[in-house]
Amino acid sequence: MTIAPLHERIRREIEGQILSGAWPPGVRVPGEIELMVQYGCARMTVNKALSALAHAGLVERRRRAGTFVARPRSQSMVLEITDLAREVSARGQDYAWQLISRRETISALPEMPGPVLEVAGVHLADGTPLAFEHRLISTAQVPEVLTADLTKTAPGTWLLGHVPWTEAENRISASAASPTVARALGIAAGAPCLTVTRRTWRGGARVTLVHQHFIAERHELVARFGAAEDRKVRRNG
Amino acid sequence: MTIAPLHERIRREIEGQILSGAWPPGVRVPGEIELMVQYGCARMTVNKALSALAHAGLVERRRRAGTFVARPRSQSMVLEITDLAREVSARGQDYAWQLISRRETISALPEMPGPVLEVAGVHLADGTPLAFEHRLISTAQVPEVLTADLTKTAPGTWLLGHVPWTEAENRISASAASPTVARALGIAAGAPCLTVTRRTWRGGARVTLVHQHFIAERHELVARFGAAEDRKVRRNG
DNA sequence: ATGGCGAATATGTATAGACAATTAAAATCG
DNA sequence: CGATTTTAATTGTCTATACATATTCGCCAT
Repeated sequence: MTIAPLHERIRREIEGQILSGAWPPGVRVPGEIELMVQYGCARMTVNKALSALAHAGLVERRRRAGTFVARPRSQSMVLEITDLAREVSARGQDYAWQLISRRETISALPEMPGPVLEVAGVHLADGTPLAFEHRLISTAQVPEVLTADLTKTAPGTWLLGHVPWTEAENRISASAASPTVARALGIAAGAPCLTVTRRTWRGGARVTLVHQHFIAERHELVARFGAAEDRKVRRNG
Repeated sequence: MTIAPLHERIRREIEGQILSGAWPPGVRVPGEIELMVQYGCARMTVNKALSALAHAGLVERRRRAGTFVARPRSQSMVLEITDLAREVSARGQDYAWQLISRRETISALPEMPGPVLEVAGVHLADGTPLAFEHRLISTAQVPEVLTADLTKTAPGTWLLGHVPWTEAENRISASAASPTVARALGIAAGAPCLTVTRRTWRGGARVTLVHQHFIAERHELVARFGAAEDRKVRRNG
Protein backbone atom coordinates (compact mmCIF):
# COMPACT_ATOMS: atom_id res chain seq x y z
CA MET A 1 0.00 0.00 0.00
CA THR A 2 1.93 2.99 -1.24
CA ILE A 3 0.91 6.33 0.07
CA ALA A 4 -0.88 8.49 -2.43
CA PRO A 5 0.58 11.76 -3.64
CA LEU A 6 -0.74 14.75 -1.79
CA HIS A 7 -2.59 16.27 -4.73
CA GLU A 8 -4.40 13.00 -5.18
CA ARG A 9 -5.29 12.79 -1.54
CA ILE A 10 -6.77 16.26 -1.68
CA ARG A 11 -8.68 15.40 -4.82
CA ARG A 12 -10.07 12.25 -3.27
CA GLU A 13 -11.21 13.93 -0.11
CA ILE A 14 -13.08 16.60 -1.99
CA GLU A 15 -14.49 14.02 -4.36
CA GLY A 16 -15.72 12.11 -1.34
CA GLN A 17 -17.59 15.10 0.00
CA ILE A 18 -19.28 15.61 -3.33
CA LEU A 19 -20.20 12.01 -4.03
CA SER A 20 -21.47 11.37 -0.54
CA GLY A 21 -23.85 14.24 -1.02
CA ALA A 22 -22.34 16.22 1.83
CA TRP A 23 -21.57 18.97 -0.66
CA PRO A 24 -24.57 19.12 -2.98
CA PRO A 25 -24.47 20.78 -6.41
CA GLY A 26 -24.02 24.51 -6.31
CA VAL A 27 -22.20 24.53 -3.00
CA ARG A 28 -18.97 26.38 -2.88
CA VAL A 29 -15.81 24.34 -2.48
CA PRO A 30 -13.06 25.87 -0.33
CA GLY A 31 -10.73 28.06 -2.40
CA GLU A 32 -7.15 27.30 -3.26
CA ILE A 33 -5.68 29.51 -0.54
CA GLU A 34 -7.96 28.00 2.05
CA LEU A 35 -7.06 24.45 1.12
CA MET A 36 -3.40 25.34 0.85
CA VAL A 37 -3.46 26.49 4.46
CA GLN A 38 -5.55 23.52 5.53
CA TYR A 39 -3.17 21.00 4.00
CA GLY A 40 -0.05 23.05 4.59
CA CYS A 41 1.09 22.79 0.99
CA ALA A 42 1.73 24.98 -2.02
CA ARG A 43 -1.07 26.43 -4.08
CA MET A 44 0.06 24.53 -7.17
CA THR A 45 -0.62 21.29 -5.37
CA VAL A 46 -4.15 22.29 -4.50
CA ASN A 47 -4.58 23.64 -7.99
CA LYS A 48 -3.67 20.29 -9.47
CA ALA A 49 -6.29 18.55 -7.37
CA LEU A 50 -9.03 21.03 -8.21
CA SER A 51 -8.10 21.15 -11.88
CA ALA A 52 -8.43 17.39 -12.06
CA LEU A 53 -11.87 17.57 -10.51
CA ALA A 54 -12.86 20.30 -12.94
CA HIS A 55 -11.58 18.23 -15.84
CA ALA A 56 -13.63 15.30 -14.62
CA GLY A 57 -16.67 17.55 -14.50
CA LEU A 58 -17.27 17.26 -10.77
CA VAL A 59 -16.72 20.90 -10.06
CA GLU A 60 -16.92 24.10 -12.01
CA ARG A 61 -14.36 26.81 -11.50
CA ARG A 62 -14.94 30.48 -12.15
CA ARG A 63 -12.39 33.18 -11.65
CA ARG A 64 -13.08 35.64 -8.96
CA ALA A 65 -16.14 33.60 -7.94
CA GLY A 66 -14.58 30.36 -6.78
CA THR A 67 -15.05 26.64 -7.23
CA PHE A 68 -18.49 25.06 -7.07
CA VAL A 69 -19.86 21.57 -7.10
CA ALA A 70 -21.25 20.99 -10.59
CA ARG A 71 -24.74 19.73 -11.15
CA PRO A 72 -24.95 16.05 -11.92
CA ARG A 73 -23.51 15.55 -15.34
CA SER A 74 -26.16 15.20 -17.90
CA GLN A 75 -25.91 12.06 -19.87
CA SER A 76 -22.70 10.93 -21.35
CA MET A 77 -21.55 7.52 -20.44
CA VAL A 78 -18.71 5.29 -21.22
CA LEU A 79 -19.67 2.42 -23.42
CA GLU A 80 -17.17 -0.36 -23.54
CA ILE A 81 -16.97 -1.55 -27.09
CA THR A 82 -14.73 -4.50 -26.81
CA ASP A 83 -13.21 -6.48 -29.56
CA LEU A 84 -15.49 -9.48 -29.77
CA ALA A 85 -12.68 -11.99 -29.66
CA ARG A 86 -11.40 -10.43 -26.50
CA GLU A 87 -14.80 -10.16 -24.91
CA VAL A 88 -15.79 -13.73 -25.56
CA SER A 89 -12.49 -14.97 -24.21
CA ALA A 90 -12.90 -12.79 -21.16
CA ARG A 91 -16.14 -14.60 -20.44
CA GLY A 92 -14.26 -17.85 -20.48
CA GLN A 93 -15.73 -19.07 -23.73
CA ASP A 94 -13.98 -20.28 -26.82
CA TYR A 95 -13.94 -17.73 -29.56
CA ALA A 96 -13.86 -18.51 -33.24
CA TRP A 97 -14.36 -16.67 -36.48
CA GLN A 98 -15.83 -18.22 -39.58
CA LEU A 99 -15.29 -16.49 -42.87
CA ILE A 100 -18.24 -16.67 -45.23
CA SER A 101 -17.19 -14.48 -48.10
CA ARG A 102 -14.43 -12.17 -49.14
CA ARG A 103 -14.08 -10.06 -52.26
CA GLU A 104 -12.53 -6.90 -53.53
CA THR A 105 -14.91 -4.45 -55.06
CA ILE A 106 -15.70 -0.82 -55.59
CA SER A 107 -18.25 0.43 -53.11
CA ALA A 108 -20.80 3.01 -54.10
CA LEU A 109 -22.12 3.49 -50.60
CA PRO A 110 -21.98 7.12 -49.57
CA GLU A 111 -20.69 6.10 -46.12
CA MET A 112 -17.78 4.21 -47.61
CA PRO A 113 -17.12 4.94 -51.26
CA GLY A 114 -14.21 3.68 -53.32
CA PRO A 115 -12.18 0.49 -53.45
CA VAL A 116 -12.90 -1.82 -50.54
CA LEU A 117 -12.42 -5.29 -49.26
CA GLU A 118 -15.81 -6.74 -48.47
CA VAL A 119 -15.92 -9.46 -45.86
CA ALA A 120 -18.74 -11.40 -44.24
CA GLY A 121 -18.55 -13.99 -41.53
CA VAL A 122 -19.79 -15.27 -38.23
CA HIS A 123 -18.45 -14.87 -34.70
CA LEU A 124 -18.80 -18.03 -32.66
CA ALA A 125 -18.72 -18.47 -28.91
CA ASP A 126 -18.20 -22.02 -27.70
CA GLY A 127 -18.95 -23.20 -31.18
CA THR A 128 -22.37 -21.59 -31.48
CA PRO A 129 -23.09 -18.49 -33.55
CA LEU A 130 -23.09 -15.22 -31.70
CA ALA A 131 -23.07 -12.58 -34.39
CA PHE A 132 -23.06 -12.09 -38.11
CA GLU A 133 -20.68 -9.50 -39.44
CA HIS A 134 -20.54 -7.69 -42.74
CA ARG A 135 -17.61 -5.34 -43.21
CA LEU A 136 -16.09 -3.00 -45.74
CA ILE A 137 -12.47 -2.00 -45.37
CA SER A 138 -10.95 0.79 -47.42
CA THR A 139 -8.10 -0.69 -49.42
CA ALA A 140 -6.89 2.79 -50.15
CA GLN A 141 -6.38 3.39 -46.44
CA VAL A 142 -5.36 -0.13 -45.47
CA PRO A 143 -3.74 -1.86 -48.45
CA GLU A 144 -2.08 -4.40 -46.15
CA VAL A 145 -5.44 -5.96 -45.41
CA LEU A 146 -5.44 -7.54 -48.85
CA THR A 147 -2.66 -9.84 -47.77
CA ALA A 148 -4.13 -10.60 -44.34
CA ASP A 149 -5.41 -14.08 -43.63
CA LEU A 150 -9.01 -13.51 -42.62
CA THR A 151 -10.01 -17.14 -42.47
CA LYS A 152 -8.82 -17.53 -38.90
CA THR A 153 -8.66 -13.96 -37.67
CA ALA A 154 -11.71 -11.73 -37.64
CA PRO A 155 -11.13 -8.55 -39.61
CA GLY A 156 -11.91 -6.44 -36.55
CA THR A 157 -9.24 -8.16 -34.55
CA TRP A 158 -6.77 -7.84 -37.37
CA LEU A 159 -7.51 -4.14 -37.76
CA LEU A 160 -7.13 -3.52 -34.04
CA GLY A 161 -3.59 -4.73 -34.21
CA HIS A 162 -2.66 -2.96 -37.41
CA VAL A 163 -4.57 0.26 -37.85
CA PRO A 164 -5.01 2.91 -35.21
CA TRP A 165 -8.24 4.82 -35.51
CA THR A 166 -8.84 8.27 -34.25
CA GLU A 167 -12.58 8.56 -34.56
CA ALA A 168 -15.40 6.10 -34.49
CA GLU A 169 -19.13 6.08 -34.42
CA ASN A 170 -21.40 3.31 -33.27
CA ARG A 171 -25.05 3.20 -34.10
CA ILE A 172 -26.99 0.71 -32.08
CA SER A 173 -30.43 -0.47 -32.97
CA ALA A 174 -32.60 -3.54 -33.20
CA SER A 175 -33.70 -5.28 -36.35
CA ALA A 176 -35.40 -8.38 -37.59
CA ALA A 177 -33.01 -10.98 -38.97
CA SER A 178 -32.87 -10.97 -42.77
CA PRO A 179 -32.79 -14.35 -44.51
CA THR A 180 -29.04 -14.07 -45.04
CA VAL A 181 -28.37 -13.22 -41.43
CA ALA A 182 -30.80 -15.84 -40.19
CA ARG A 183 -29.16 -18.56 -42.24
CA ALA A 184 -25.68 -17.63 -41.06
CA LEU A 185 -26.73 -17.54 -37.43
CA GLY A 186 -29.05 -20.51 -37.54
CA ILE A 187 -32.07 -18.61 -36.32
CA ALA A 188 -35.48 -17.90 -37.78
CA ALA A 189 -35.82 -15.08 -40.26
CA GLY A 190 -37.48 -12.15 -38.53
CA ALA A 191 -36.05 -12.98 -35.12
CA PRO A 192 -34.87 -9.91 -33.20
CA CYS A 193 -31.22 -8.95 -33.50
CA LEU A 194 -29.14 -6.30 -31.83
CA THR A 195 -27.50 -4.40 -34.63
CA VAL A 196 -24.33 -2.40 -34.28
CA THR A 197 -23.09 -0.30 -37.14
CA ARG A 198 -19.65 1.07 -36.65
CA ARG A 199 -17.68 3.47 -38.76
CA THR A 200 -14.11 4.34 -38.00
CA TRP A 201 -11.82 6.98 -39.35
CA ARG A 202 -8.16 7.70 -39.18
CA GLY A 203 -7.54 11.40 -39.32
CA GLY A 204 -10.64 12.10 -41.38
CA ALA A 205 -10.19 9.22 -43.81
CA ARG A 206 -12.67 6.34 -43.72
CA VAL A 207 -11.12 3.12 -42.58
CA THR A 208 -13.92 0.64 -42.15
CA LEU A 209 -17.67 0.25 -42.00
CA VAL A 210 -19.12 -2.75 -40.24
CA HIS A 211 -22.55 -4.13 -39.49
CA GLN A 212 -22.83 -6.67 -36.71
CA HIS A 213 -26.04 -8.54 -36.01
CA PHE A 214 -26.17 -10.22 -32.62
CA ILE A 215 -28.63 -12.88 -31.64
CA ALA A 216 -30.83 -11.03 -29.21
CA GLU A 217 -30.50 -13.30 -26.20
CA ARG A 218 -26.80 -13.83 -26.62
CA HIS A 219 -25.45 -10.36 -26.42
CA GLU A 220 -25.77 -7.18 -24.49
CA LEU A 221 -23.89 -3.92 -24.49
CA VAL A 222 -23.12 -2.31 -21.20
CA ALA A 223 -22.52 1.36 -20.61
CA ARG A 224 -21.55 2.43 -17.18
CA PHE A 225 -21.02 5.75 -15.62
CA GLY A 226 -19.65 6.18 -12.17
CA ALA A 227 -18.43 9.59 -11.18
CA ALA A 228 -16.50 7.88 -8.45
CA GLU A 229 -14.37 5.50 -10.42
CA ASP A 230 -11.04 6.68 -11.62
CA ARG A 231 -10.11 6.55 -15.22
CA LYS A 232 -8.21 3.34 -15.47
CA VAL A 233 -4.72 3.55 -16.86
CA ARG A 234 -4.48 0.86 -19.44
CA ARG A 235 -1.15 -0.74 -20.04
CA ASN A 236 -1.16 -2.96 -23.04
CA GLY A 237 2.33 -4.29 -23.61
CA MET B 1 -9.22 34.38 -31.40
CA THR B 2 -7.48 34.22 -28.08
CA ILE B 3 -4.06 32.74 -27.93
CA ALA B 4 -3.89 29.37 -26.25
CA PRO B 5 -1.79 28.80 -23.14
CA LEU B 6 1.61 27.40 -23.88
CA HIS B 7 1.03 24.01 -22.29
CA GLU B 8 -2.01 23.60 -24.44
CA ARG B 9 -0.16 24.59 -27.55
CA ILE B 10 2.48 22.00 -26.81
CA ARG B 11 -0.17 19.39 -26.14
CA ARG B 12 -1.93 20.14 -29.38
CA GLU B 13 1.19 19.99 -31.48
CA ILE B 14 2.16 16.61 -30.11
CA GLU B 15 -1.40 15.41 -30.43
CA GLY B 16 -1.32 16.48 -34.04
CA GLN B 17 1.78 14.42 -34.74
CA ILE B 18 0.14 11.37 -33.21
CA LEU B 19 -3.26 11.69 -34.82
CA SER B 20 -1.86 12.45 -38.23
CA GLY B 21 0.04 9.22 -38.04
CA ALA B 22 3.40 10.95 -38.28
CA TRP B 23 4.28 9.43 -34.90
CA PRO B 24 2.88 5.90 -34.99
CA PRO B 25 2.28 3.83 -31.87
CA GLY B 26 5.42 2.83 -30.04
CA VAL B 27 7.45 5.77 -31.26
CA ARG B 28 9.24 7.75 -28.66
CA VAL B 29 8.03 11.26 -27.97
CA PRO B 30 10.69 13.87 -27.18
CA GLY B 31 11.42 14.00 -23.46
CA GLU B 32 10.58 16.82 -21.12
CA ILE B 33 14.02 18.36 -21.17
CA GLU B 34 14.14 18.23 -24.93
CA LEU B 35 10.75 19.90 -25.32
CA MET B 36 11.59 22.40 -22.63
CA VAL B 37 14.60 23.53 -24.65
CA GLN B 38 12.64 23.43 -27.89
CA TYR B 39 9.86 25.63 -26.55
CA GLY B 40 12.08 27.65 -24.26
CA CYS B 41 9.91 27.09 -21.23
CA ALA B 42 10.02 25.43 -17.84
CA ARG B 43 9.82 21.70 -17.43
CA MET B 44 6.57 21.97 -15.47
CA THR B 45 4.91 23.45 -18.51
CA VAL B 46 5.97 20.61 -20.73
CA ASN B 47 5.03 18.20 -17.97
CA LYS B 48 1.52 19.55 -17.90
CA ALA B 49 1.13 19.00 -21.61
CA LEU B 50 2.49 15.47 -21.55
CA SER B 51 0.54 14.55 -18.44
CA ALA B 52 -2.66 15.64 -20.13
CA LEU B 53 -1.84 13.46 -23.13
CA ALA B 54 -1.09 10.55 -20.84
CA HIS B 55 -4.35 11.09 -19.01
CA ALA B 56 -6.19 11.08 -22.30
CA GLY B 57 -4.48 7.83 -23.19
CA LEU B 58 -2.63 9.10 -26.23
CA VAL B 59 0.80 8.48 -24.81
CA GLU B 60 2.25 6.24 -22.20
CA ARG B 61 4.93 7.49 -19.86
CA ARG B 62 7.50 5.34 -18.16
CA ARG B 63 10.14 6.54 -15.81
CA ARG B 64 13.63 6.23 -16.98
CA ALA B 65 12.37 5.01 -20.35
CA GLY B 66 10.51 8.04 -21.65
CA THR B 67 7.22 8.90 -23.27
CA PHE B 68 5.80 6.79 -26.07
CA VAL B 69 2.84 6.99 -28.37
CA ALA B 70 0.26 4.55 -27.02
CA ARG B 71 -1.25 1.85 -29.17
CA PRO B 72 -4.63 2.68 -30.59
CA ARG B 73 -6.97 3.11 -27.71
CA SER B 74 -9.03 0.08 -27.11
CA GLN B 75 -12.68 0.63 -26.83
CA SER B 76 -14.32 3.12 -24.66
CA MET B 77 -16.67 5.53 -26.22
CA VAL B 78 -19.00 8.20 -25.16
CA LEU B 79 -22.60 7.23 -25.47
CA GLU B 80 -25.04 10.06 -25.25
CA ILE B 81 -27.98 8.86 -23.23
CA THR B 82 -30.37 11.71 -23.57
CA ASP B 83 -33.58 12.21 -21.77
CA LEU B 84 -36.17 11.04 -24.25
CA ALA B 85 -38.31 14.13 -23.95
CA ARG B 86 -35.33 16.27 -24.75
CA GLU B 87 -34.16 14.09 -27.58
CA VAL B 88 -37.50 13.94 -29.31
CA SER B 89 -37.93 17.69 -29.01
CA ALA B 90 -34.44 18.18 -30.37
CA ARG B 91 -35.49 16.31 -33.48
CA GLY B 92 -38.30 18.77 -33.93
CA GLN B 93 -41.03 16.33 -33.04
CA ASP B 94 -43.78 16.68 -30.47
CA TYR B 95 -43.09 14.72 -27.36
CA ALA B 96 -45.74 13.27 -25.10
CA TRP B 97 -45.93 10.81 -22.24
CA GLN B 98 -48.85 8.56 -21.61
CA LEU B 99 -49.17 6.98 -18.21
CA ILE B 100 -50.53 3.44 -18.26
CA SER B 101 -50.23 2.37 -14.66
CA ARG B 102 -48.90 3.56 -11.35
CA ARG B 103 -48.83 1.81 -8.00
CA GLU B 104 -46.85 1.63 -4.81
CA THR B 105 -45.54 -1.77 -3.91
CA ILE B 106 -42.75 -3.70 -2.31
CA SER B 107 -40.32 -5.00 -4.86
CA ALA B 108 -38.61 -8.32 -4.36
CA LEU B 109 -36.30 -7.91 -7.33
CA PRO B 110 -32.67 -8.29 -6.30
CA GLU B 111 -31.73 -5.32 -8.47
CA MET B 112 -34.18 -3.05 -6.72
CA PRO B 113 -35.54 -4.42 -3.47
CA GLY B 114 -37.78 -2.63 -1.01
CA PRO B 115 -40.60 -0.10 -1.30
CA VAL B 116 -40.96 1.30 -4.78
CA LEU B 117 -43.21 3.28 -7.01
CA GLU B 118 -43.93 1.21 -10.09
CA VAL B 119 -44.82 3.10 -13.22
CA ALA B 120 -45.53 2.04 -16.78
CA GLY B 121 -46.26 4.20 -19.76
CA VAL B 122 -45.53 5.07 -23.34
CA HIS B 123 -43.34 7.73 -24.91
CA LEU B 124 -44.89 9.29 -27.99
CA ALA B 125 -43.25 11.24 -30.77
CA ASP B 126 -45.60 13.23 -32.98
CA GLY B 127 -48.46 11.29 -31.50
CA THR B 128 -47.18 7.83 -32.41
CA PRO B 129 -45.66 5.39 -29.91
CA LEU B 130 -41.89 5.36 -29.71
CA ALA B 131 -41.12 3.38 -26.59
CA PHE B 132 -42.71 1.49 -23.75
CA GLU B 133 -41.29 2.17 -20.33
CA HIS B 134 -41.54 0.23 -17.11
CA ARG B 135 -39.90 1.80 -14.11
CA LEU B 136 -39.32 1.24 -10.43
CA ILE B 137 -38.35 4.17 -8.25
CA SER B 138 -37.14 3.70 -4.71
CA THR B 139 -39.53 5.53 -2.43
CA ALA B 140 -37.00 5.24 0.36
CA GLN B 141 -34.53 7.24 -1.67
CA VAL B 142 -37.00 9.54 -3.42
CA PRO B 143 -40.09 9.95 -1.26
CA GLU B 144 -41.06 13.13 -3.10
CA VAL B 145 -41.88 11.11 -6.19
CA LEU B 146 -45.07 9.91 -4.52
CA THR B 147 -46.49 13.38 -4.80
CA ALA B 148 -45.27 14.00 -8.35
CA ASP B 149 -47.78 14.23 -11.16
CA LEU B 150 -46.68 11.54 -13.58
CA THR B 151 -49.63 11.78 -15.90
CA LYS B 152 -48.07 14.57 -17.92
CA THR B 153 -44.39 14.29 -17.06
CA ALA B 154 -42.44 11.12 -17.72
CA PRO B 155 -40.84 9.80 -14.56
CA GLY B 156 -37.39 10.01 -16.15
CA THR B 157 -37.82 13.67 -16.88
CA TRP B 158 -39.13 14.30 -13.40
CA LEU B 159 -36.21 12.47 -11.84
CA LEU B 160 -33.69 14.38 -13.94
CA GLY B 161 -34.89 17.60 -12.43
CA HIS B 162 -35.14 16.37 -8.87
CA VAL B 163 -32.60 13.67 -8.14
CA PRO B 164 -28.95 13.83 -9.02
CA TRP B 165 -27.38 10.47 -9.67
CA THR B 166 -23.77 9.59 -9.30
CA GLU B 167 -23.63 6.23 -10.97
CA ALA B 168 -25.60 4.60 -13.72
CA GLU B 169 -25.51 1.50 -15.81
CA ASN B 170 -27.17 0.91 -19.14
CA ARG B 171 -27.64 -2.50 -20.58
CA ILE B 172 -28.59 -2.51 -24.22
CA SER B 173 -30.00 -5.49 -26.00
CA ALA B 174 -32.65 -6.57 -28.43
CA SER B 175 -35.79 -8.48 -27.62
CA ALA B 176 -39.04 -9.62 -29.10
CA ALA B 177 -42.02 -7.54 -28.05
CA SER B 178 -44.07 -9.20 -25.31
CA PRO B 179 -47.85 -9.02 -25.60
CA THR B 180 -47.97 -6.20 -23.06
CA VAL B 181 -45.33 -4.18 -24.84
CA ALA B 182 -46.81 -4.93 -28.24
CA ARG B 183 -50.24 -3.75 -27.16
CA ALA B 184 -48.90 -0.54 -25.66
CA LEU B 185 -46.84 0.26 -28.74
CA GLY B 186 -49.36 -0.91 -31.29
CA ILE B 187 -47.03 -3.39 -32.92
CA ALA B 188 -47.14 -7.13 -33.44
CA ALA B 189 -46.11 -9.37 -30.58
CA GLY B 190 -42.67 -10.78 -31.33
CA ALA B 191 -41.56 -7.74 -33.34
CA PRO B 192 -37.97 -6.71 -32.62
CA CYS B 193 -37.39 -4.04 -29.98
CA LEU B 194 -34.31 -2.25 -28.81
CA THR B 195 -34.26 -2.70 -25.07
CA VAL B 196 -32.45 -0.43 -22.67
CA THR B 197 -32.26 -1.32 -19.02
CA ARG B 198 -30.92 1.44 -16.86
CA ARG B 199 -30.10 1.43 -13.20
CA THR B 200 -29.02 4.52 -11.37
CA TRP B 201 -27.56 5.07 -7.96
CA ARG B 202 -26.93 8.01 -5.76
CA GLY B 203 -23.90 7.42 -3.64
CA GLY B 204 -24.35 3.66 -3.55
CA ALA B 205 -28.10 3.71 -2.93
CA ARG B 206 -30.40 2.46 -5.67
CA VAL B 207 -32.56 5.20 -7.10
CA THR B 208 -34.35 3.74 -10.08
CA LEU B 209 -34.53 0.77 -12.40
CA VAL B 210 -36.06 1.23 -15.81
CA HIS B 211 -36.75 -0.91 -18.84
CA GLN B 212 -37.39 0.86 -22.11
CA HIS B 213 -38.52 -0.97 -25.22
CA PHE B 214 -38.10 0.96 -28.43
CA ILE B 215 -39.77 0.08 -31.68
CA ALA B 216 -36.84 -1.14 -33.73
CA GLU B 217 -37.15 1.17 -36.71
CA ARG B 218 -37.90 4.23 -34.64
CA HIS B 219 -34.89 4.50 -32.46
CA GLU B 220 -31.17 4.26 -32.52
CA LEU B 221 -28.45 4.93 -30.00
CA VAL B 222 -25.32 6.66 -31.14
CA ALA B 223 -21.94 6.44 -29.52
CA ARG B 224 -19.18 8.53 -30.86
CA PHE B 225 -15.56 8.72 -30.15
CA GLY B 226 -13.24 11.31 -31.54
CA ALA B 227 -9.78 11.44 -30.07
CA ALA B 228 -9.37 14.82 -31.63
CA GLU B 229 -12.30 16.60 -30.10
CA ASP B 230 -11.82 18.21 -26.76
CA ARG B 231 -13.96 17.36 -23.85
CA LYS B 232 -16.67 19.94 -23.96
CA VAL B 233 -17.12 22.03 -20.89
CA ARG B 234 -20.78 22.00 -20.13
CA ARG B 235 -22.26 25.02 -18.47
CA ASN B 236 -25.83 24.47 -17.49
CA GLY B 237 -27.09 27.49 -15.62
C1' DA C 1 26.36 -16.68 -20.67
C1' DT C 2 23.97 -15.19 -16.51
C1' DG C 3 22.37 -13.09 -12.58
C1' DG C 4 22.74 -9.47 -9.34
C1' DC C 5 23.88 -4.65 -8.32
C1' DG C 6 24.81 0.09 -8.77
C1' DA C 7 24.38 4.26 -11.42
C1' DA C 8 22.32 7.07 -14.84
C1' DT C 9 18.13 8.97 -16.51
C1' DA C 10 13.37 10.30 -17.29
C1' DT C 11 9.39 11.10 -15.08
C1' DG C 12 6.56 12.36 -10.66
C1' DT C 13 5.77 15.42 -7.06
C1' DA C 14 6.21 19.51 -4.66
C1' DT C 15 7.66 24.45 -3.40
C1' DA C 16 7.55 29.52 -3.38
C1' DG C 17 6.85 33.15 -5.92
C1' DA C 18 5.17 36.11 -9.77
C1' DC C 19 2.06 38.07 -12.96
C1' DA C 20 -2.16 37.62 -16.06
C1' DA C 21 -7.04 37.07 -16.84
C1' DT C 22 -11.58 37.13 -15.38
C1' DT C 23 -15.41 38.78 -13.13
C1' DA C 24 -18.30 39.63 -8.80
C1' DA C 25 -18.88 43.20 -5.96
C1' DA C 26 -18.18 47.81 -4.47
C1' DA C 27 -17.74 52.57 -5.44
C1' DT C 28 -18.62 56.38 -8.26
C1' DC C 29 -20.99 59.28 -11.31
C1' DG C 30 -24.82 61.16 -14.13
C1' DC D 1 -31.95 55.25 -8.95
C1' DG D 2 -29.43 53.25 -12.80
C1' DA D 3 -25.35 52.98 -15.48
C1' DT D 4 -20.49 52.91 -15.42
C1' DT D 5 -16.02 52.57 -13.61
C1' DT D 6 -12.94 50.80 -10.20
C1' DT D 7 -11.43 47.45 -7.05
C1' DA D 8 -10.31 43.20 -5.39
C1' DA D 9 -10.82 38.21 -5.00
C1' DT D 10 -9.97 34.04 -7.24
C1' DT D 11 -8.40 31.11 -10.56
C1' DG D 12 -4.93 30.34 -14.64
C1' DT D 13 -0.40 30.11 -16.18
C1' DC D 14 4.42 29.96 -15.76
C1' DT D 15 9.24 29.86 -13.75
C1' DA D 16 13.19 27.91 -11.52
C1' DT D 17 14.50 24.65 -8.45
C1' DA D 18 14.71 20.54 -5.62
C1' DC D 19 14.22 16.05 -4.32
C1' DA D 20 11.73 11.44 -4.88
C1' DT D 21 10.95 7.33 -7.49
C1' DA D 22 11.02 3.98 -10.81
C1' DT D 23 13.44 1.52 -14.32
C1' DT D 24 16.75 0.65 -17.84
C1' DC D 25 21.51 -0.13 -18.83
C1' DG D 26 25.86 -1.65 -18.20
C1' DC D 27 29.31 -3.41 -15.17
C1' DC D 28 31.02 -7.03 -12.53
C1' DA D 29 31.24 -11.37 -10.26
C1' DT D 30 29.84 -15.77 -10.68
